[in-house]
Amino acid sequence: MFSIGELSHATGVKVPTIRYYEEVGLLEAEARTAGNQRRYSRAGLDRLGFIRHARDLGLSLDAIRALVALDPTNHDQTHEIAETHLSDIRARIGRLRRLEAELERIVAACDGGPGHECNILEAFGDHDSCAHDH
Amino acid sequence: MFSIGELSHATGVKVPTIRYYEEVGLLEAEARTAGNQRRYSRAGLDRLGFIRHARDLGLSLDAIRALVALDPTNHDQTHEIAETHLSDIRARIGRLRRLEAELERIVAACDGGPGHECNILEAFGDHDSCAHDH
DNA sequence: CTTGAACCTCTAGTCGCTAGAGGAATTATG
DNA sequence: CATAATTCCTCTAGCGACTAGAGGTTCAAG
Repeated sequence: MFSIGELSHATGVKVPTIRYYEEVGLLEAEARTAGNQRRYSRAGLDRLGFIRHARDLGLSLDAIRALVALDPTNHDQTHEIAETHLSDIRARIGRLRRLEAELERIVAACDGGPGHECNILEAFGDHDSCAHDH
Repeated sequence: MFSIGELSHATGVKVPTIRYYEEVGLLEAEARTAGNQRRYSRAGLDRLGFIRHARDLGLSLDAIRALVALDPTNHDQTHEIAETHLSDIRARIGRLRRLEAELERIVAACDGGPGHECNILEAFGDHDSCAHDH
């Protein structure tokens, strides 16, 4: 059996975060010592690793809850969650690329030469000249 | 003079959000009516538009606070904020692209054929086979 | 058996809003 | 000018996903 600190060390998830996951029903300790300290099995450790990785992939705790509750033979549902998230990520990438383009425009608005009016602030406020979409 | 609702309508920022911006010191109403309602000048409207646009660009309220407090003749500082944010966005894009690649790998791990074990859940938990970096 | 590290629960704070209660002011219509 | 509809006011509480700290207990090593 592992202590909460060992789980933390093994997965890189901080101790208070592990307790938080328990609070929201994502990961419960299999046992407690006589002195009320949490003890986890290997399965608990693996589950935390899974949660950690899914979090790194940007999934919400809600999505992860759905994932761990899933019947592993249910292909359709699993695919759906993964693909929903994938298209979500693609949308975010697209959005960020538009922001990137606009910030480039803004930075380019000022050449930094001395004795010259800096247009960056103006460009920041100027929605009209931006690409569109937000 | 504009009411808070007019500002909201003109900029697309919701009324409670405008009040929130006042609370955190980003935008104060120039005046109040006898009945205590907020009134804004044209300058207030423009400032809210600026905030809105900067928010859309993904800047934090802290960064915006720094931006509006800036001496407009101070090129260096303005450039620095804009470029810090730009490299920030680029880092986020890079990160999302790696997530995208990994999710593609995960979705591809299962061909969806009947009577076959779905590997998606496994792939989600399997950090070792992912590109690296997170 | 003592020390010190790790653990416990609980509350409150972070960011950027959003929602709702309960009431007052303003504006439009009859 | 009265009433009704709309907008406005303040205040509190909630969201997600943690993080920080207080104050106290238990565990493992020497």
